[in-house]
Amino acid sequence: MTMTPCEACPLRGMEIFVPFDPGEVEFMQKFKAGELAVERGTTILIEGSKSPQLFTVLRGMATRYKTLEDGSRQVINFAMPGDFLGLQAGVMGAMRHSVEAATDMVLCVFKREEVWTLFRTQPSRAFDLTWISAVEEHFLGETVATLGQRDGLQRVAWALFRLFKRLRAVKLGTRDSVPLPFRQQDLADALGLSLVHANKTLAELKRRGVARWAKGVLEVQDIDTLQDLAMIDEPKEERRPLM
Amino acid sequence: MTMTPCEACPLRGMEIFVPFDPGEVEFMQKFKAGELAVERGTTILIEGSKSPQLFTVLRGMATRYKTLEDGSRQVINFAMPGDFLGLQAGVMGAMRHSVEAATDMVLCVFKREEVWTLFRTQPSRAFDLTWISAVEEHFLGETVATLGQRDGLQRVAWALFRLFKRLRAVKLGTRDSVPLPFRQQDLADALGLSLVHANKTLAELKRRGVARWAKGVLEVQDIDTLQDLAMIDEPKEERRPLM
DNA sequence: CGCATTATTGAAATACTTCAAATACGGTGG
DNA sequence: CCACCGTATTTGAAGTATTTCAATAATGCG
Repeated sequence: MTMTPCEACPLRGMEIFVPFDPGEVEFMQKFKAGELAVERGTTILIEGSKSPQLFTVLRGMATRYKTLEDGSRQVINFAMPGDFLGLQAGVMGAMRHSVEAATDMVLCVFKREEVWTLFRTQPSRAFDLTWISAVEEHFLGETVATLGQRDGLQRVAWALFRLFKRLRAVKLGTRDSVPLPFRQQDLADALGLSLVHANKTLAELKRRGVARWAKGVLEVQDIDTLQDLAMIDEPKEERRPLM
Repeated sequence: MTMTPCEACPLRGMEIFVPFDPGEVEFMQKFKAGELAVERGTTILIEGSKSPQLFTVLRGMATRYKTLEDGSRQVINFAMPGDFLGLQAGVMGAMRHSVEAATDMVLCVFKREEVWTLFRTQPSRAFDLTWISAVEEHFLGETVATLGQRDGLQRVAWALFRLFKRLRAVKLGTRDSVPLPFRQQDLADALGLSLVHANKTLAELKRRGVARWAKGVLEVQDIDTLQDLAMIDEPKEERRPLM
């Protein structure tokens, strides 16, 4: 229950994250307002609200989603350790999507007012904030391309591949499996597929011996085929800054 | 052919853009490396490249797009006056999509190296850069929701509504029509629809007396119905910073 | 153990794609 | 100004991926 010092942050130092400069750790320690533990199912940020807090995910996972007028839900993406939450509220004034914990989570908490301090006194960290936003933008562009151009099988393969790579990059799971604590409905809502079709497509991937996802664990048996099906060429995970 | 002084920028001062603080205009004038006029069809930024230049669109329009392994194209969105191009290359090192001029264009040019100066010496402008990125992220989230959850008619209505509002916000066109210099193929590639289906859906909107798009001009006859069809609730255009 | 949630499966309905061919448009050169 | 050619739009018809409906099976939580 005691707060993790940034010095001992379990994420910092992982290859996927840009290394901290000396002094940045110290600043982040001051910037950090505290730590928040939330239960599965908690809505961390809500569409339309101007949250006074920003977060970095330390442990656990979440879904970012929007709800449309007719009640349908679009999962924008899945948040995992190292992801930064609430930037929209931080700079635009209000969140444009909601964030809900898919597991119990631990979050680093930053105060919104401090963002301005950061821009005034820590240009390198301000730059990183923009960088983070640009990376998000890039991934959303990928998602747009997936929903616009890939068929059902390609979409599911694309999502499983990305999730697997990202989770492995933050040292979760084993060589060929990762925890994936979402429901098929969440994946369907992320990919613009019906639950039924998502289910049948997952079954097809299992049948082909490519990947199987059951009981919150994704096991990838043939990652090359998965990547081929997904039509992904990028070889390695994007390096990004960590807040 | 001579360079527009930022002082006399035709975009600054429009309601859609956040007003400049005193001093910011002066800074931007120094930040501005020049002006670039390009012809229709020119590729301004190319996927994978690390452009040494960033741009603000002064006049004209463009498509931002990605090409997938199988050759299909996803139009990420359409760029219009006031939009900032090249931020990804500016902070992440390389563009993740290409940008092609759909009309002759005039662009303000900024040098990539100067971005760092901006972060060190102009925190308010650095903040705006992040803000711009967050706004883009927001719109891409909307696009993801559109491709994931809306059917053909809703998608087309959504796109026409947004384009119309945005173009009106930068003072193009008349009360009920705007220039829209793209091909139906571009719209289809933006919405993840086949050309044929996009065409038939546009015909349906015309038949219903909602909107008609021909010869590069979009005329909206019934904007309320268009908005209803699109399932959009937001009443007004997002205010954003201008670079 | 029992109840609510999630996953699975089959079958019918449909929105959208693909194929193919005709028409219209816009720019260029004569 | 017209004829021509390449590009863009329009239309019909057949095929298919995906959705919807509906019901059963499995899972996990209290």
